[in-house]
Amino acid sequence: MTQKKAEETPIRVVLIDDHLQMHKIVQATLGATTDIKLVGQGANGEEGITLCEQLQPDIVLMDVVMPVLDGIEATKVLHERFPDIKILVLSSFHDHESVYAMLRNGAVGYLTKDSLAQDLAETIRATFQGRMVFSSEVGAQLVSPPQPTVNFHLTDRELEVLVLLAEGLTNQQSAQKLSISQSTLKYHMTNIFQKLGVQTRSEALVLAAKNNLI
Amino acid sequence: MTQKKAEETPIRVVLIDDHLQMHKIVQATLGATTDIKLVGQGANGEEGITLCEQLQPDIVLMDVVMPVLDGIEATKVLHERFPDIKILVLSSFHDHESVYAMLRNGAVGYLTKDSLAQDLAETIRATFQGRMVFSSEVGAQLVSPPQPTVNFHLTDRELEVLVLLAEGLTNQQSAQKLSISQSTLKYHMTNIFQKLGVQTRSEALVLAAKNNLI
DNA sequence: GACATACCTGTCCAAATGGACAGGTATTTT
DNA sequence: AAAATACCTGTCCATTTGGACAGGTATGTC
Repeated sequence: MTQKKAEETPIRVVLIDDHLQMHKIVQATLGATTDIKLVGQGANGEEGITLCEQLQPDIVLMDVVMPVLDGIEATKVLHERFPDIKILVLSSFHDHESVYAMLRNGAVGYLTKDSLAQDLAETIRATFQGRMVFSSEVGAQLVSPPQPTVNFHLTDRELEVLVLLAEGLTNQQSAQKLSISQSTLKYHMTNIFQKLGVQTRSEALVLAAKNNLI
Repeated sequence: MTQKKAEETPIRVVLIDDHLQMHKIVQATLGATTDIKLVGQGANGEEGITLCEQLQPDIVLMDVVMPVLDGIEATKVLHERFPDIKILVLSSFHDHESVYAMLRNGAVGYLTKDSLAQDLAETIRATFQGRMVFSSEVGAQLVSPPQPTVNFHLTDRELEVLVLLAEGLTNQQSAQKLSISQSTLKYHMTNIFQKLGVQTRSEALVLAAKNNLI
């Protein structure tokens, strides 16, 4: 079932990674197949774009962290310029931000470098056929709700205040609940506004909600 | 490379779906392989749980919409009771809620029924090896921000008002921007509060933000 | 000791908010 | 024609907000 189309046009793959070790591994892995051909290799995003212009591959294996132009930007550019090229991420990192940044920019799969020894070829075939494949570690990020990206250096007390506000309490009610005076509560509010860079409590709450602070 | 382990223990699969047609398709597809064995079949979540207790399969192919006990609940129960069983969703639906509900409850893959004719066997193998596989249509849901679950029956105008509020504008500023009087704006606000079931603009904004209305 | 930070409190005041009224028009449904 | 809906406007008023002051304490760092 696999190894099929050996006599037909093979799946044409370009690898973009700044680690020599990865090039060796991928070369070895894909060299053993007849239906997948590694047609180009680059060490950063810029080289990757040039290679894709020249070679028009079916699939790009893309690292995330690279010099000159990183994988996130390179993916964005490639996906805009060549929407038919499928970008499969190979990365050591699988944090929420990396995963989502790549997916948002057009990547259609994400393997951790640890897991890729297993069966890169099969994943490439599945990707070529239009499915999205993720390592299990990456999948965990897909499910977990995004953590607060920035906490704006709010102090514990300020966060307490913010939470009460979000519940719709007035300054007076919040102050009572925290056993402090309204003056103090307003003092905290002023600090929260400054740290969040907003003018009104409305903006503060929307910002906090969108950053999953509350 | 595939079809391997034919002489070893095959991957043991249970199918839970209430459509006879699906049972026929899966039977035919997996019947053609030697390394995957369809060991049990059920028509709803409850049957699925019973089957898993008896058979302890490696993988469950699970529908979402089913009578008696749906796939979302069944997945939750199965994942808690048998965390080692990998649940692969086969569904006609690929809306954001279905996809995330299943993933949250422990599913590790999601194929649309349209796409599954392609290569169910390979996806089962990839799943067995610990990867997560999604149809391209499903993948789109992973990337797109969740759509508002409920819109609270807000009118267009009310939504406009809500958006302006979220930007931190005062009633006065919002009214100006919409070229209506402050009275009218307050009228809309009152209606928004009622429909959202809240008392203050703070609550309204938090609720709206958390439901991705703004 | 000097300094910074987090926390607490007060007063004064202009502006914004939200509720309760009491009206109006235009459009669509029954 | 009557009813329902969305939309628009006004007045009156108590409460809340947020800014600008001007202070205080406790804790830790340089």
